[in-house]
Amino acid sequence: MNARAARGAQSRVEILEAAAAAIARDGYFGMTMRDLARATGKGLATFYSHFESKEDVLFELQRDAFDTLIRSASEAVTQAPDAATQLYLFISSHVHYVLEHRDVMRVLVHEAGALPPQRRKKIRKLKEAYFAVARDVLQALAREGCGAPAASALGEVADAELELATYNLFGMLNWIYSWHHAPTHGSAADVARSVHRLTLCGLVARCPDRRALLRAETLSTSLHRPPPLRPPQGGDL
Amino acid sequence: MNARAARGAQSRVEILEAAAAAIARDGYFGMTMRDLARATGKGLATFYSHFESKEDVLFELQRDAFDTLIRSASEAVTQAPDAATQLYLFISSHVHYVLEHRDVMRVLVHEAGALPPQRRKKIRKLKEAYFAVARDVLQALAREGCGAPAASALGEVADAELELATYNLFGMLNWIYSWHHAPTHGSAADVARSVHRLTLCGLVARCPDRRALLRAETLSTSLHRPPPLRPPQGGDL
DNA sequence: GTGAAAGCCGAACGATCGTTCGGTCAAGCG
DNA sequence: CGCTTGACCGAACGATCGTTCGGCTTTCAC
Repeated sequence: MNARAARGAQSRVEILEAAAAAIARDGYFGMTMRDLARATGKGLATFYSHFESKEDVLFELQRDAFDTLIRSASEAVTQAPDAATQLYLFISSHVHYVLEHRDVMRVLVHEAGALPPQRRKKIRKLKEAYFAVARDVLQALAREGCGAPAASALGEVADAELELATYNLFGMLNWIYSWHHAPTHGSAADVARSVHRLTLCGLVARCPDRRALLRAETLSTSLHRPPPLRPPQGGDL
Repeated sequence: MNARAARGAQSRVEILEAAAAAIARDGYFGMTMRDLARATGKGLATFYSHFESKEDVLFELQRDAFDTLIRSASEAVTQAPDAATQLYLFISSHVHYVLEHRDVMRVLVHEAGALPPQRRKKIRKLKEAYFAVARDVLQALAREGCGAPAASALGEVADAELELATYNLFGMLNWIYSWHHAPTHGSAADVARSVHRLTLCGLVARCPDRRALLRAETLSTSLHRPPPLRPPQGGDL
């Protein structure tokens, strides 16, 4: 029963990848099962021995993706010695995922609302877990005051501002798929640095905290081996 | 021929508003003309005396929206004395639009690719014009060095980094529609301040430039009367 | 008042959608 | 090696899609 399951799993992954590309191009309602058939070279009725329905494909696609994102981010964050480096590693992990699975990322951002309420809630739970990882990092960062000995009055960050900052961080991260073009915009590290700088010290700040940037970004290159990003081992949510 | 045209224009706006709500909920392919009929209380065939096709509705919706955004942003930017204030007014203009036309904003972000190539290019031209407004402001900001007398080595910003920063700014702005909830996240000014701060000086920077923040944000409250945001006067692109 | 024009709608058309059925075929376990 | 199991597919079903047709009603210019 081993070789059997392996082939089945591989077929499943192929279908999900083709579905991600098709949904990314036409949207969930715009993609037809016939498109998926043409893209995979399989017959139309084949998918229904792997998935219960078209909606099932979308759901498992999103669930797998968030599983991978959460696991990759959690591993990255635990490797860092300070909050600024944690932030960089979180961003780097996310950017790597986006550039390697652009279609999936587009689906995550666009098609969350296409699921029926029950399954939407399951995905939302995953999304909140991922959000929490980032918020905790930003919270630690605000408390540490960017590694400076003591936070000045200007450096204090209210809880509400922190939540807004987290949303804004995800805004930057969730938009990358739509504009990044490797030849003109550079590697994942270049993008990650830009997001990290804006989040940490903005575009033009000239201050002692700016040194923490270089420290975090250079330090992380030695810590952050390219994440494996393999699909999650199965298991119901 | 005046009262006639006025009623026609009002009907057109009502249809576009209902279409924005419907497309925001179900996506462009998910919205049906029958949904639109139910939402407006009109018959199914009525829309084809106002628009040539379903696609036409989407196109004009996006065109009107970008016209409004560009005009509102251009007006806001010209009112500011320095780059930091220009940035705040641009952000504020955008945030106001998002919070008042959340459905439209969602359509702009999600359904750009649903148009055929020719019309997609027209929308893209508008998008690039809007992008250019923001990039010019950030460029001026990088050159001015946040109002400080001279830019230090740390304050210099390369062109490539500037473009990435612009994309990241739009990432924050284009994500707001998906999370903002007035009772918990405050007014448009609160959101605009958060985005402005991250873009300018980041989350935790403690430096002289931070003073430019307060100056720009307080100054702008006297300059920035709530933008009119009325629909654009017609006229072919 | 009157004629032309425009908004409006019920009904229907062809196309295409997600899904199912019945059966073929190859592969892997006992 | 035989047999079961599951991947696979052609064909078809009912539903629903965007769009059109023909005619009815309203309304503004003259």
